[in-house]
Amino acid sequence: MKPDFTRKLLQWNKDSNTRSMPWKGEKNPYRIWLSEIILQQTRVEQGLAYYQKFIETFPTIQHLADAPEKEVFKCWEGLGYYTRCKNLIATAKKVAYELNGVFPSTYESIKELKGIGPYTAAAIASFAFNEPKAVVDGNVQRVLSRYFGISTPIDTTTGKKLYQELAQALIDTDQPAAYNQAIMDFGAVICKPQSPLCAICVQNQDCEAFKHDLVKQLPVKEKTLVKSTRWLYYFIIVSDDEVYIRQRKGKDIWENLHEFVLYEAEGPVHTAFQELPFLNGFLGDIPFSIWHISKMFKQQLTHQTINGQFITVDISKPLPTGSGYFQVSKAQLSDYPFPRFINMFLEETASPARLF
DNA sequence: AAGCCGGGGAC
DNA sequence: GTCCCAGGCTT
Repeated sequence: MKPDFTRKLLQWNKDSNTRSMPWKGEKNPYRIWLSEIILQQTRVEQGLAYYQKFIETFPTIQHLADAPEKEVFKCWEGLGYYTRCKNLIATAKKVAYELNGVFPSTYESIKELKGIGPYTAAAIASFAFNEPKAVVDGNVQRVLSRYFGISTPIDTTTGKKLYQELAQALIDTDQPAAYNQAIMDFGAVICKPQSPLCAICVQNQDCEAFKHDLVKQLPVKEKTLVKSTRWLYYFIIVSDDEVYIRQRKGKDIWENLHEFVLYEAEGPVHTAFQELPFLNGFLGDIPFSIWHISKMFKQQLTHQTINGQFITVDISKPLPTGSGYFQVSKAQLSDYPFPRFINMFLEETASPARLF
């Protein structure tokens, strides 16, 4: 006997769900995996073009595993949460080189792979292998929180466990793929975060939040976002036709992406050249001349506000080795993945070539 | 358990 | 501006 919720959800899915996505109904685990990694904390509309590009560039997991890391990151450029890309590469190599190219086929074995947690493992296991494992993403938490009137915060250990168990109890074990797809579509199309379509919702008579006018208050989130502001001053050090860049390392934003010579200040630089001591120290006794100072750029990230300027500096002889940066010709610059913040400058500058 | 990781779209 | 998105990893 199916729960009423499940029955009505599947009925809605059959009758009214017109949501269409390229990976819907997909059975190839590589494609499912790829789409799920791209869509982690990412809207479908934003991830779609990236999915298409990845499938085109890397038709199989073997292609992905064999590709140079830089090329894969270049495909991921601009999508954010770059650890996903690093884990994507690691898992592709694992499957291609250690598992004979065969994607693991059970929830438990899939979850062992890097970058795959409970949600993604359940998605792949159900979509590709028909394993009755319920997915719990932001959509599912919202739908269940409202339908059952649950105010347990979704971002706590207790909440996560509760929603996982509830979802598992509701899944249609005869058609887990259809059920998992349906509840996420339902959350995205009907039970939306803002302005949900309660008036036309087939579940509204049974929905606790709707009955008690709690829709706007559910689900509950406990943690509040802490934001910080940073000031990044990038020196575009030009020597002949070459410019200096490096790959970002360490646990910070934009890990593995590239950048110019960075001076990070504690706060806004008030005078025009408060950052000059850094430049003098960095260049040592190499003569330089400043060619251009950009406007102040600003970018709002989820948890940080980035401010910064780009200062183009011409030097007469190359940097000594050991600076931590390497030379790239301006023509090769676009081969390297950069954060959006830097691309904002590169794209907006009317004639970037003039700066180099 | 808490903190951190991007970028974009809707409001 | 705020919220949140087909979350997961590190500490």
